[in-house]
Amino acid sequence: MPTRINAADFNLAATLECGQAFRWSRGADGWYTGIVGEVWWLRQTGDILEWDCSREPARGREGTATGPRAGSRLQHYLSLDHDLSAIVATFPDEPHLRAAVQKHWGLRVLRQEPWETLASFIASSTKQIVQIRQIVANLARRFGENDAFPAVETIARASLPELQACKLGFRAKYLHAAARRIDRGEIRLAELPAMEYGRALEELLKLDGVGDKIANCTLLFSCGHDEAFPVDVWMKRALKRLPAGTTFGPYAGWAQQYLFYHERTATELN
DNA sequence: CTCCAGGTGGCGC
DNA sequence: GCGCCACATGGA
Repeated sequence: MPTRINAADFNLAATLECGQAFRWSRGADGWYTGIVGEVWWLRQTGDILEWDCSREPARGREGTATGPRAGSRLQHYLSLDHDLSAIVATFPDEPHLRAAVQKHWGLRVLRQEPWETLASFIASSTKQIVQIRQIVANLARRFGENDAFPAVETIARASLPELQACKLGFRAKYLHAAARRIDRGEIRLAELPAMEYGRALEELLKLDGVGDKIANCTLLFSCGHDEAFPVDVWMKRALKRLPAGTTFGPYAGWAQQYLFYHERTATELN
């Protein structure tokens, strides 16, 4: 029986489809399926968010168990603990950004698992989103337990040809080297969320194949560093529509994601 | 066939 | 510091 949560100022479809996560798929019945440690099912109808997962212990009956404890992991993952209106109020007052926010109102920046996020974005360079999804799915199917994203040590122990078979191309060596360094404890992903942003960025940039863009994606989409501001080809286009030198404030990453998704949906490319 | 994709590192200048 | 370019792979 799914847990039901009242989720105001939330847009599940935009949040899961805006390009920050690569493992969610929408079924014909409106349920989204993904893996967050275990399998999750999510569906939104108006302000009602339904959540089910494969491992959660039984919760009373008739789906009435909507206490804070039952959904705390969900609230954290979806950043439902943020006040969206307050975040948007910190954005620069600019027509193009306003339009993006209005169009996709309720989009929230996720807090995903850092290793999966870093690995996914290492795989992302000069790839289309549909291809990135395929690569991540290949990695999970080939190396993961129960189709979960493979652990750091699993990738660290994998051979380069095995990784190549997942269609990583020239990125395979970067992913492998990153896994090995993280597995050895040279880079501690678990410490990134509590680090100051600039320091966390520096830490990720130590990894070969991780530049400014991939590092910022990791910090924004998995570490709660809301000021992280990834700039890719789509963002370069979007930024041309704004006055030069526009600054975005402490939630720059959220503004970035609205602009990014607006840019992509406006040109209706996939 | 050519061009491009949620980039990055190495090179020459 | 800048501007090119290679890097694998598949879709348009």
